[in-house]
Amino acid sequence: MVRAIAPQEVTPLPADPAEPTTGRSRKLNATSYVVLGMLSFGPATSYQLKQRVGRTIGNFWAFAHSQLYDEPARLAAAGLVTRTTEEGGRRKRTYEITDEGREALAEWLAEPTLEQTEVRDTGLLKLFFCVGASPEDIRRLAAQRYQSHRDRADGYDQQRAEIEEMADRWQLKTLELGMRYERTVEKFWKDLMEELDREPP
Amino acid sequence: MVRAIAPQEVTPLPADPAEPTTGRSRKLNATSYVVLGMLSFGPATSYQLKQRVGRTIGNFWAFAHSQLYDEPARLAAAGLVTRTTEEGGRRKRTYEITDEGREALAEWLAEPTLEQTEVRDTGLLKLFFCVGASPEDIRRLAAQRYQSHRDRADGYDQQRAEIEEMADRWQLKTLELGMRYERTVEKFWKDLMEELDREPP
DNA sequence: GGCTACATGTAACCCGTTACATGATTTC
DNA sequence: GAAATCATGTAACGGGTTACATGTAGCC
Repeated sequence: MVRAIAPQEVTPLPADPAEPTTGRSRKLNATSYVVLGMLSFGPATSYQLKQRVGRTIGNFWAFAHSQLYDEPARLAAAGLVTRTTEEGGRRKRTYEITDEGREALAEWLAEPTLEQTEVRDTGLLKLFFCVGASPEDIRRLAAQRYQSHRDRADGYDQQRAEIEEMADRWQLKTLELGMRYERTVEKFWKDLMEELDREPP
Repeated sequence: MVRAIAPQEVTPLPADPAEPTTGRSRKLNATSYVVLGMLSFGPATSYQLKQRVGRTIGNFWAFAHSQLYDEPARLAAAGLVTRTTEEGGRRKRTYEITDEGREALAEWLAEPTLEQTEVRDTGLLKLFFCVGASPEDIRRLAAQRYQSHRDRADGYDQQRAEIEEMADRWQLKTLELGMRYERTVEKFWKDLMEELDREPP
């Protein structure tokens, strides 16, 4: 449909066997940039990455903790981060972004964003297939989703109060969109509940 | 073909003798229910599934067409759909939901929805990591995202006009949430653009 | 009669999820 | 000092993405 831009993004491979060897072998994905981005705030272990992510973007885009162990390793292989292994104890690994890593991140930030936003909402799927469901099921669905989005929005409100002066401007903006989104969806389900309640049983 | 059946023969053993044994071997995921749901509207080939999905939920939750070829095969192995292979020509396969399939779908619709909604928005990620980016980059990001969400919302408006009397009530509701969501995000980026424009260069 | 868009399928690889496993630290 | 929680990692599997491949229909 609107995919006119797609063919453009097919980066012509080196093709040359005398590969310049500057690394950057595998194409980076969203997970990669999340790790790079978090590391751009300072070195961290995988666990710390997990925490940083969990408190922020993990709210709307979740990552399994194992991803945050795997991905830095891949990035290290590509030379975008370095790994320092602690000597004693559990030999825990701290990752730090390299100049090349920063460059990759900057490129990504500068390049056009073509991907469409994906909203993976099981409740919404269910609503679409509701034809055969009972009214009570729908009512329950609406009630649950309402509660869920309301909780999340409230959580954001609280978070904002806590981080307001330490977080950076764009991070607060991110939070704000998160809130607007949750409030929108919360209201949708509430409206739906009210509509259902106004109906003859 | 050989590959589709292989995983099936590795069916996890009964393990528990008290197991109801009604089949339903592998756990179903969202993709499964999307296929079941679409088939609950009537039999279809994979291509038709692709179309049904593309015009509806594919707008916010995308599926690669290959998934819509693989998944029905899995469901067939589980007895939730049947497959009829056309005799002549390309021997194309039509899938039809079985009673067990309808039952599985109904169970899913009735059961509580625990998953959190995931919003996979690359633009939002970028905003979060913008600290190092130039103001022009941010402006461009906002402009692009604004346009993208605006287009999508407009598309929904048009769609609504087209399908208003043929679509079922809950499907229209789904569309409505889609619209509300897109308008919310559209406005967010617009506000951000205006904020940027009000600033000293 | 060649071109383009539609339709149908397969294969390989990567990565995301889930489960397993265990070491440190606090708590009681 | 046992139990729980935090912290750190690995392995296996399934499935999602991408690319490949080719058939069919309509157009000009």
